[in-house]
Amino acid sequence: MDDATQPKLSRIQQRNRTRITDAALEIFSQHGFRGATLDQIAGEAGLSKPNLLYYFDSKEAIHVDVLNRLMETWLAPLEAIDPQGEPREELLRYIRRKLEMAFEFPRESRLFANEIVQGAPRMGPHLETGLKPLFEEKAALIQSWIDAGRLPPLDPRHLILSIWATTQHYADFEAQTRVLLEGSDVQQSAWAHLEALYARMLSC
Amino acid sequence: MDDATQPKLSRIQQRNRTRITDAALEIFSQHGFRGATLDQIAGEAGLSKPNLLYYFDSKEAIHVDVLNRLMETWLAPLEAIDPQGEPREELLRYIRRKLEMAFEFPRESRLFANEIVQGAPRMGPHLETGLKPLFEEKAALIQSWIDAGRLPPLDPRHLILSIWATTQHYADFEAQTRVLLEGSDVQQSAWAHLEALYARMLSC
DNA sequence: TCGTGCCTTGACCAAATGGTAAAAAATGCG
DNA sequence: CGCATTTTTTACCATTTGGTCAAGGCACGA
Repeated sequence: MDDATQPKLSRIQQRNRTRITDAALEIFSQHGFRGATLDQIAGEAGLSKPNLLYYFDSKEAIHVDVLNRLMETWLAPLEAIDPQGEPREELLRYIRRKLEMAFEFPRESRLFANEIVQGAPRMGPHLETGLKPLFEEKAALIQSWIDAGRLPPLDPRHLILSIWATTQHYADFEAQTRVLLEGSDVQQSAWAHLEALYARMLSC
Repeated sequence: MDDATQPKLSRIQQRNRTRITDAALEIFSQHGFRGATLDQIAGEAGLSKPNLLYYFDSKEAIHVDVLNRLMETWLAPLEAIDPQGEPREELLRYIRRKLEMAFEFPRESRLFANEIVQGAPRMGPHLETGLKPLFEEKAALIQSWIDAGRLPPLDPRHLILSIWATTQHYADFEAQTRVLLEGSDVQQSAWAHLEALYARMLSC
């Protein structure tokens, strides 16, 4: 997009930028933006604090970079819903993939949750430009399936929100579910539950 | 419990403690624990910072107090599920009440979410002693309804988690839903959606 | 009214924290 | 190798912030 300048990152730059964003994901997702310190991130990355600021202009720049990188992978499953596919099958696959990602990338989920819970102070615009168009596109797709009689009538937008809520909950509220569901195979039972919940919703 | 000393708060003490916890709820729910400052809370409360620390030992003490006060109101609807009632009716009433609370007390919801997302560093024990017993009690109640054939087979614990996730989502992720659902009456359409979702789940 | 004890505040402190500057050390290329 | 460029570090700074303290203000019972 604005890569017009072709930054041409050196091997060292690429390696260290990755180290920093990896460390930042770990620290930011645990403590939130204000709760995380550059020293913590530097320690996690195995670099010195001034060295971080050689690669990024500021703490906020790191945070924004991590968030942006995040959104791509985070929205990939939604993008993958195929207009040509069988509606129920597409949606159930989406739900399963979203649940898998909650267990596979809990830090990403929590970082995003942290940002949104606090009012998206550093992501507001990105929600409008990056998230909303895709959301509207897929909601319209589901609506078209309903109109064609291939799904029962329901509100596509609230359906998507419910899917997000129920799947990401296992990552975002893990501290709670770990206490409440201790001992059981959470991912397994969660999928059984969600499959039942949404399969019924999409069939009746 | 440990009120054995009967602190006997004076009128002024009662008034100012309330002011402080009200202000703290506002500030903590917006910025999280680390993101909030005593100066902000003091400003919101209309008191000086040293005066806050006359009433509470530390910033953390304020936070803990607000969280504890919170949990009572937060769990009231769950406690109100009546073992004598009609299962479907009881659960749908619970869901509706929980949704109402998400819109009525979004700050409480977000404060709790903030704490859990970051690993419940100041609430860990309370989850075990305060939350889990009630959770287990109500899960067992729902299981007994299933065993009696009054509800279709489902996992009571994941059901409760789903209800929490879908209702609290409208408070915790309000910054997101405000963008994605702008213009519509969110509470109204959310209830229509959730009623459909769970009514089907509890009937089929 | 007076004085005792509760309440409030201004001034201050030490630690933490985001960020800077300039020198030192690598790195890589001819 | 020689040298310019990139990378890293050491030392440091200004601000923020949780918390303290001693003195002053205020309420209220005797």
